[in-house]
Amino acid sequence: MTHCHSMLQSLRQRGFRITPQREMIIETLAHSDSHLSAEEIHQRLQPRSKTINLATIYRTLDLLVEQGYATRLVGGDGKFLYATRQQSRHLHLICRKCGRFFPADYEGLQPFIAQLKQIYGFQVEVEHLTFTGVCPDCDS
Amino acid sequence: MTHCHSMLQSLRQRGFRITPQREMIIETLAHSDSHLSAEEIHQRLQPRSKTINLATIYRTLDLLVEQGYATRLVGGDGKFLYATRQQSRHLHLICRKCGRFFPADYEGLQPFIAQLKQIYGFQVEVEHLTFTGVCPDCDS
DNA sequence: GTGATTGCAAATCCTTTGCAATCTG
DNA sequence: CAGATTGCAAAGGATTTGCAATCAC
Repeated sequence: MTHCHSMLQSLRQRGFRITPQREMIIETLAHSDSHLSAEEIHQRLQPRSKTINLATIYRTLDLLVEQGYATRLVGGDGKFLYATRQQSRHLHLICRKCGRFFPADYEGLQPFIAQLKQIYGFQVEVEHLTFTGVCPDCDS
Repeated sequence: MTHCHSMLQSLRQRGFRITPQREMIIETLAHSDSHLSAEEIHQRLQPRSKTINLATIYRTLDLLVEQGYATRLVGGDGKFLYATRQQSRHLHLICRKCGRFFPADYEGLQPFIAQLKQIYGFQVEVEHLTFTGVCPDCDS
């Protein structure tokens, strides 16, 4: 609620127009507990708006990423997934078998990231990280 | 040399046929120092064989992954990338700006992976890991 | 009113698939 | 020779783009 409201206000302040479509997309993204594809957002919005277009969703998501409100990452199947920055505050574990996402704390990863910075000069961006593997349910 | 030779022999032993196309593809993959897309392999093979087809390359790569000789991961742009298992023995750092790959040792990551296993029951597969960030050259 | 934003349709890009022709073992 | 593998062309799915109509400010 508060979260998407402030995103909308901030967008308006930067001179972008607040359309019903943008409101719905941002609301959906902000209230989701996981990363969403453009197609998933589209499906969730169908009941509310018959005519909302996938292209509009892609354009809005691109805008949010450009403006720093959201992050775009790549799922294990090569599709793009989106989330607000708040939701990017944790690592994402993707199960290779069932495709589900699991958020995980990344505190314990910080030492290794510091190490990479020190040894290779490479600055890892934690909000883009996804780890692929097998979840407990699929681990037969 | 030895590496791709043993892959070919092993493939033959499993009943697959060794065609010139497969030889070239495997050789290219095994001699590359980084992950390659199907398109990149195609380009590298053009000089040697005018007629080699992208579909053949995709099919061969799929075969190698299925048979466990190679791994397929997803680059930051959503394209699939392939490497032999030997090359998967290190972490890959992808620069978000220039798109280049940097191999990195992942020894220091093991404790964190163990932690994820313990806390979430999630078994990370190290050979699929890619870390996105900014490389030293692009870090302005 | 004016310029930003939308919907629609078409275009791209990457990857997969069907099928007849060709090769490997 | 038989069946696996190839090339070609076409299909598929995800994402992007051009453009006229519409909407927010």
